Amino acid sequence: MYQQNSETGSLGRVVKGSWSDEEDDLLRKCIQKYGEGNWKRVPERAGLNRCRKSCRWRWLNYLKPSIKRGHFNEDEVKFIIQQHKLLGNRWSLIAAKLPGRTINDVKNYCNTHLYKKHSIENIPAPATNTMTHNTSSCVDRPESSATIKEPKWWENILVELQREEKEGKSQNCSGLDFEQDNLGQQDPNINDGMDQWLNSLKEVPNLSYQWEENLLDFDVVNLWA
DNA sequence: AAATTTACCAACCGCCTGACT
DNA sequence: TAGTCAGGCGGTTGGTAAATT
Repeated sequence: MYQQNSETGSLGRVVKGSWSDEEDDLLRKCIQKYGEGNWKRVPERAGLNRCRKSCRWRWLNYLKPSIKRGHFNEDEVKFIIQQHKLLGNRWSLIAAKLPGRTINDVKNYCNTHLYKKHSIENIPAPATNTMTHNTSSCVDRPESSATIKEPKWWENILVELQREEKEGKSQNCSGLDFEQDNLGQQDPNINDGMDQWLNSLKEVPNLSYQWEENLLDFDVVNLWA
């Protein structure tokens, strides 16, 4: 028979692929009962033949009540672009500053939109070629590509940001660019510098809501104060 | 109308890190 | 100190709907 182990839940056979409504329900009830964490035991507790990572991923990216659905608005896109320029592919850090948005959302969004515009707008291309424009389950898929294509307002944002940068007008992230550019050009240990800097960001208690107060007033210089 | 291509998103994989023993 | 394990992250892939030919 199947052997029980921590990765597979009650049976040794791991289920892969799309999550069914029933599985979602089981996982949701399990988390409600036992709370988040201890993912090793979640498959067993929930009665799911999913690996712990799959359970965790499903909860964090789709089932968690705080997740914000739907399109990224202009402010969010602008913020993502700025942060991506600053932080690179550190999706978790970027997503952490966007309340309700998941790492997967941000990552997919950047990967598609920024990558597509890379050749035109000279924006550093992410490593992959996928995107998440909205968060929807595998069953319910409300946004069509046609819907997404129509406005293309995000392209305008990219153009605007680039223009502002050239003109030296980008107040909100000029400081950030300065830090990064200098590190990149002069400091061979750029990653070490960035890591140090990022660690310091974690120490700032109100960073997470600063962008909510005023996205474009995000100023790294003040973080050091 | 059918076939093909493109675009998008959900999901998985593999690696890294930190905690624990 | 080394080994193990769980959590977390970034990269990548596969399936499907939409658009195009």
